[in-house]
Parts: sequence; C-alpha cells; structure tokens
Amino acid sequence: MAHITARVEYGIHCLLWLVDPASGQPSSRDLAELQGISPSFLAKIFPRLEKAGIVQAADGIRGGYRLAKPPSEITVLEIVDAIEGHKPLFECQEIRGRCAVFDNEPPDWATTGVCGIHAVMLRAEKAMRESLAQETLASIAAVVERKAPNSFPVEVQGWLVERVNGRTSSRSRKLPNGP
Amino acid sequence: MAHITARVEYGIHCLLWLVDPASGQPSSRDLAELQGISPSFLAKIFPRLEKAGIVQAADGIRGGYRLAKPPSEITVLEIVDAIEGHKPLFECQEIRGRCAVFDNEPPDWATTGVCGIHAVMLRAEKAMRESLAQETLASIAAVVERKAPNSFPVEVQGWLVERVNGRTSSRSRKLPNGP
DNA sequence: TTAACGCGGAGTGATACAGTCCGCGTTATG
DNA sequence: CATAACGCGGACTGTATCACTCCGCGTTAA
Repeated sequence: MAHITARVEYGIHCLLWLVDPASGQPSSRDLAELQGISPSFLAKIFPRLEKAGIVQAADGIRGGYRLAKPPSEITVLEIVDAIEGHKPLFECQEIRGRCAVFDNEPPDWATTGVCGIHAVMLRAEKAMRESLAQETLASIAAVVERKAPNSFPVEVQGWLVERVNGRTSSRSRKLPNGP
Repeated sequence: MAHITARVEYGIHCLLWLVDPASGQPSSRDLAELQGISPSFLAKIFPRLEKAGIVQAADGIRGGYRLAKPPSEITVLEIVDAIEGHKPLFECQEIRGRCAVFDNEPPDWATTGVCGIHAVMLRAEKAMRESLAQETLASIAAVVERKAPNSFPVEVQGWLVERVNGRTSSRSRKLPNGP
C-alpha cells in the first residue's frame, strides 16, 4: 500500500475542477461523476477539506463546494494533511532502550533526545513535505491546462452547468437522452 | 501505519551492532536478543539484506552475519529498498482518463505522459529518497557513538563474545546465572 | 412537502503488517 | 557420526488500515 492514498488522489483531481470560478458550486456527487469515481467515497473526503479551510460548503439543495481561497494559496501538503491527518513517514518504537546490556534499565544517555534512526527518517519526511509544500493547486492546474485544448474547459463547464440545472428540473422530466 | 515499517527500524538497529568489526559474526538470534526484538521476525529481515549485498551470511553452526562492505558505503536508502523493495510513495490510479466528458474514450492529450498529480508525488518521493541516500550506517553510528560512554562498546562486545562462545558450551553446561 | 444537499457513524471485504512455526540443507563440535 | 545451531524459505495467524457502502440527521431551494 502506498503512503499517500487514493483519497488524496481523488481529492486533488476533484479540487482541480473547482479552480475555474465559472464552475459554480458543484456537489460532491457532481464532482465524483465528472471524475468517474465513487460518489459515496468522495463524500467522505470533502468534509475534511472543508474543516481544513481549503473548501467552502453550502448546505441544502443547490448546495455544494467552492474553493475557500485562491488556488495559488492551496498547497499539496495542505491537502494531504487535511485528508490524511499528518500521518508520519515512520513511527519510532524506541527500540534503543531495549538493549540487553541495559538489563531493562536503560541509562539516561541512551534514551534522551531523538533516536538517531528516527532523526534520519524525520529529515527524509521533512524533505518530502517541503517538496509537497512547493506545489499548489494553481501550479498543477497550469500543467493540465497546457496539455488540454481550449475547448476542454468549456465542455466541462457545460457538463457541470447542465447537471446543476438538472437537479430540480430533469429529475421530474425525462433524462436528456430520452427515456 | 507508517510507510517506512518496523522491519527497517529493526534492520538498521541490528546492522549498527555489526559496524564494529570486533563484533565478529553474530547470528540473527544474537542480534535480536541483544536488541530486545523478536528473533523469528528478525530472521525474515536479514536474508533480504544479504541478497542486496549489504551483509554477508555464513552457514552452519558458528555461522552468522557481517557487513559486506564498509559502513560508510551503506546508505539508509539502500537498506530501506532492500527490506521493503522500493515501495512507491504514491500509486497513481490513472483517474485522469475517466472524466465524464470523455465518455469512456479519453483523447490522447489526456493520457500521454505522466499525470500532473503523479508528477508532484514523484518529485516528493525523489526528495525523500535523496535525503535517505545521504545517510549511511557510518553516519548514524557516529551519532550514537557520540552519546554513549566509552565503556558501552566494550560491554556489547563482551555480551556478544560470551554468547557466541556459549553456542556449543553453555548449552551443555549450566546457564551463566545458575540453573 | 419534496428532493437533493452536507455531514457523521457504522459496517464490509481485501490487503498488508507484525509475528510465529516448521522443515530443509549446511557446518563446527563432542 | 550424531548433534545442535546456523541461514533460509514457505505457510500460517491476528490485527489494523484502506477503499467503499449504507443509513439517518438537519438544512434549504423549488
């Protein structure tokens, strides 16, 4: 299993659809179906982004999500921590005090400060986190935008707008593609 | 659970006991009991270090392990990869091709190259791995040595030598501390 | 009133981790 | 030459997490 989970992958992919303010206020179901992932699973992810101040939620029908701040101020590290809760790269078990020559009574010099192995892992974790802190939703969106044709964002907006409008209309009428 | 597991923690702790050549050739059971961890579990870890060329194994009674190269040439990254097998930080599910507007037939521009989110995670993983590659068994041993009193390595050598000598003698005689 | 929304809690199946047990071939020692 | 400890690999167990689902609550526009 990977350290950075599918929850983060899903979260970032769906946050990217919110970068363009013209997207309005899609629901988590809208985003999940636009992205082709499980709606009920995504519904467990977005409340965490809301509590972290990454996204703003609106209640009731016509409710949904929008970014709580400019995408250039939302780092990937922020998203990862919001969804996974600052999961450490390494969990030190404090093995150092269990050396047999200590006979179950480790001296102070052996247990004070941070374990030497733990320190190495903490530096690696710091390097990883600093790398993630340099990337933002805006920087990822820019990469995607460079690859996609100009027509793509328009198509996505159309899909979203049609879906939001259909919340209270097309459910009582027919589906767009007929019965 | 953490990305870098207890196997790595146990492995590094026990490799540190092999840094001093005067330790001879302790068995995995010797190392496990010296370190206060499960012997049968450590016995699953050291064969991986052997296959990676970090450690040399000797068969038969009086067999055991010694470092296969100088501790300054054994990086922590090497140890992690040997034990865990280059486990990725993030496993991309290629969600990008599942956008609803593609209608199950994603265009080439959407699926060529590395996914923008995956690229971010790969850079973070690279930063982590580069950090781990800068640390060696020797550098960790130096930190530990700075904290321990001069008498400590001597005590450890004594414990190990007594144990290795006891392999064929004290089993047939009494235990050192009486019956 | 209805229906869709956000949200939280409980539950499920699969996988990985920590740890154990057993058996094989090898090798110094009594 | 038998023994005992060694390295090594395979099969196994229990637990925790992950991906995912289901249900019910209060909220809100049509």
